[in-house]
Amino acid sequence: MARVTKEEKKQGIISAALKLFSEKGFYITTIPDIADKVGMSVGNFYNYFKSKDILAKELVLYISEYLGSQIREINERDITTEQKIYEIVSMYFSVAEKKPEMIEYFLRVYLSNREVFGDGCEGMICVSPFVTEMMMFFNDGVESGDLHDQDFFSAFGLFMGYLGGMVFLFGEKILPEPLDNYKDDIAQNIYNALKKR
Amino acid sequence: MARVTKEEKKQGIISAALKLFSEKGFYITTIPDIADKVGMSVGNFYNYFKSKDILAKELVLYISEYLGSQIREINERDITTEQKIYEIVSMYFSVAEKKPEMIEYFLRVYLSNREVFGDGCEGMICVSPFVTEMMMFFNDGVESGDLHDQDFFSAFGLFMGYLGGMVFLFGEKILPEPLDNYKDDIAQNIYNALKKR
Amino acid sequence: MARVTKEEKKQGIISAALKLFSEKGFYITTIPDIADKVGMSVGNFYNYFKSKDILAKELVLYISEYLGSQIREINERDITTEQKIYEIVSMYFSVAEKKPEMIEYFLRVYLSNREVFGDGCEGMICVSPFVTEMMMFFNDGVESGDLHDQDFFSAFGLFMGYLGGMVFLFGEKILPEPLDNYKDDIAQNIYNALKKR
Amino acid sequence: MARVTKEEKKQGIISAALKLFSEKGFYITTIPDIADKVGMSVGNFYNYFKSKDILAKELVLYISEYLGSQIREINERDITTEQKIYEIVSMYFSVAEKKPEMIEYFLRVYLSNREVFGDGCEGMICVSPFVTEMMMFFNDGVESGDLHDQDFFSAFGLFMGYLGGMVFLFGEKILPEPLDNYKDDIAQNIYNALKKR
DNA sequence: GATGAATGAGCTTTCATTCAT
DNA sequence: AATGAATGAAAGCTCATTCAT
Repeated sequence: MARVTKEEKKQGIISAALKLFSEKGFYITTIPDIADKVGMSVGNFYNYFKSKDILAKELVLYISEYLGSQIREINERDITTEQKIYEIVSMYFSVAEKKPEMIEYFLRVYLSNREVFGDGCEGMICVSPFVTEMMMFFNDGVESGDLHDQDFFSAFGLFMGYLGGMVFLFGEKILPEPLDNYKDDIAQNIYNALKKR
Repeated sequence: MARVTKEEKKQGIISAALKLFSEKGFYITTIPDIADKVGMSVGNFYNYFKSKDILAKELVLYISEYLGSQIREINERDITTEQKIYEIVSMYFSVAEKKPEMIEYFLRVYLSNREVFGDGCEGMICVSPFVTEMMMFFNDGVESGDLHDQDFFSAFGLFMGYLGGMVFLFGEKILPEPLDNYKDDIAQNIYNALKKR
Repeated sequence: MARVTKEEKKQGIISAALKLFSEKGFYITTIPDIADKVGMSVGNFYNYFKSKDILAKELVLYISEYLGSQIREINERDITTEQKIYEIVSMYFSVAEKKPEMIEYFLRVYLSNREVFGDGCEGMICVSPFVTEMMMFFNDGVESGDLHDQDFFSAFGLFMGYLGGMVFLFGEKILPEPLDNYKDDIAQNIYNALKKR
Repeated sequence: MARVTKEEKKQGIISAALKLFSEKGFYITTIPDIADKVGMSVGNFYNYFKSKDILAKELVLYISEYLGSQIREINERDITTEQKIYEIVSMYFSVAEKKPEMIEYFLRVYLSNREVFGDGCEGMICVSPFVTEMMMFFNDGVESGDLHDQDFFSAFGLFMGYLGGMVFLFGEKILPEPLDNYKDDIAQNIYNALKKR
C-alpha cells in the first residue's frame, strides 16, 4: 500500500527546492539541504532529478506553467482589457504573497543565472507557457481596440519589469505598505501606458 | 617611481571584476579569474579588497554613484519632465550598450544575491546615490505639476522595472530590434503612466 | 511454466557482465548497467550473485574452464607438439576474434585488479582449469622429447605473455594486419623458444 | 630559502602515486591517499596535476622515458644482439625487483584502463619513448644479420609479453624462484625465437 | 606591495547493496 | 523470483583565504 507515489515525491522535491533556491539562492542551496528538507537521502534525490541544474530547469517550467494557467484563466473571462490588467496584477501580487517562492525564483534564480539555464532554456524556451499567455492577452487587447499596437516585447517588458520591480522592492522590505495597496495605482499606470492613444 | 597608484590599481580590479561578475556570475567568477584579468597575484588582490563579498559591495556603490551622477546631470537641465524621462531612458540604454557590465551587474548580481549583499547593503544603502537622484527627479516632476502624485516606490518600480526588463530581454537577445529603437515608445509609456491625470 | 531456468538466467548475467566488464572495465561497469543489459532488476541480480566481486570471480572461472576445455581437446589429438603449439595459438586467436570479451576480460580485468580477486582467487586458484591443461601440454611435450625440459612457469610465461601481448596490440588496433596473419610466425617463434636443444 | 622546488614536489607526487596506483590500483587509490603519502593537502595536489587522469598519463610517460633511456644505453653498447637481449631481460627484471611499481604500473594500470588513457594516449603515444628504443634494437639486429626479419609487432609482442608475463607471475608470488634465476632461460628462449633462421 | 603555494572545508555526484512490497 | 526506491559513505574536485618569503 504505497502511500506516496513517485510523482508525489517529485512534487515534494519541487516544493522544497523552490523554497530553498528562492530564499538562499541557487549556489548557496546544497543538494543535502534539499534532501534534508524533503526527508530523503542525498542518493535518492538523484533518482528523481539527474542533476541540480536539471532540477533548476524543471522548476522554471513548473512555475511558468502555473503562472501561464492563471493568466489563461483571466484571458478567458469576459471582461474589458483594463479589467484584465487589474486581474493580472492582482493575481501576480497574490502569488507573490501566498507563494512568494515562485516569483522570487523567477526573479532571483532564473533571471540571474545564465550559466545554469543557458543550456536547455535558450531564449524563452523554459518560460514559454507563461510568455505565450501574455502574448494572447496583448493581442486580444490590441484586436479589441483597447491597446495601442506596439512591439510586444516593449509592452511585455513594461508589464513584467514593473511587476517584478515591485515584488522585488516588497521582498526587500522597502515598500512602506503591503503590495495590495499598490494594485490600483499600478494597474492604472500600466493601462495608461499601454492603452490606445 | 610608482607608475600606478594604489587607487588606479583598485580601479583596475573594479573594471575587471565588473566584467567578470556580470558575464559569468558572482559564484562562477573566482578570485584567481579576477587577479588574472588584472595581471596581479591572488595574494595581492587581498591587499586591495578584504574579501570577495566586500568587492561585490563596492561594485554596487560604484555603479550606483555613476548612474546617480548621470541622472543628476539630467535633473539639473532646464527641460520638461517629459523630456527628462526621455533623457533618462536614453542614458540608461546608452549605458546598457556601451558599458553593459554595469547594468548587467545590477540586474544579475546585485538584485539576485541577497546572501552577498545582505550584510552591509540592507535596504537601499548601497544603492542610495542612484535612488536619491531618482527621488529628486520624481519630486521635481510632481512639484512642477507634471507628474501624478503617487507613492514614490510605485513610480520607481515602474521606471526601473521597465528599463531593467527591457535590458534583460536585450541581453538575452530576445528583442528583435536594437534597444535604441524602443526609446520613444518606452519613454512615452512611462510618461503616460506617471503623468498628472 | 517457467520458460527460463535459474541456470539460464545466470548464464545471461555472465554473458552480459563479461561484455561490459571487458569493454568498459570493472569499475566503470555498474550493477545497474549489467541488470539493464540482461533486462532484469537490480534487486533480482543479487538473487543470482551475492556481490559484484563474486560475479567477477565466477567469470574468471568460467573463462578458465572454457579455455581449459579447448586446450584439453587439442592435447588429446594425435599430433606433434609443434602442431599442438600451432593449434593452441590458432584457438587462442580465434577466441580473441570471435569472443573477444573472454580474452579481454582475462587481460584487462583479471590480471589487473588484484583488489578484486585477491580474496578467493589467490595464486592460480580461479585459473587452474586452464593452467592445468597448459601444464599437461608442456609435460607431454617434454616427455615425448619434443620440448626442452625447463621450468614450467618460464615456458608458461612465454606462451601466455606472448599471446596476451599480441591480443593486446590487436585490441589497441596497433597491429597492421589481422591476428590470423601472425599465427605462423608466432607458433614458429614459440616452438623455437621451447623445443629441445 | 625554498628547500623544495616545485619540480621536486611534482617528483614526490609522481613517486607516491606510482607506488599507490601499482599496489592498490587506479580506482582504489584516492587523491587523499596520494596527498597523504606526499604530506600535502588535497587542494594543493591539484596545483600540480589538474586531474587524477592527467596524473596517470604523466606517469606512463615518465616510466616510458625511463625504460626507453635504459634500453638506449644498451643499444649503444658494442655487443652482439644475443648479448643485448640478455641485457634487456636483465635490466627489465632488475627494474621489476628494485622499482617494481614501474613495471606493475605498466602492466596493471596502463594496459588495463583504457577509459583512463584513451583520451591523450591513443595508440602508443604515451609509450613511444620506450617502443621507439625497442624498434631500434630490433632494426639493428635485423640489419646486422642476427635477427630474422619479421613483423616488428610480432617480435615486440613476444618480447614484452614474455617479460610482462614473467613479472606478473613473480608479482603474484607464483614463481618458485627469484626472477634472476630465469634470466638465462628467458633470454635464450627469446633469442631462439627471433634469431635468423 | 607583491607573490603563489598551501589549506581544508565543502560541493555535486555515484554506486554497491538492502529491503519492503 | 522479482522490483526499484532508498541508503549513505565516499569520491574527485574547487576555491576563498592565508602567510612565509
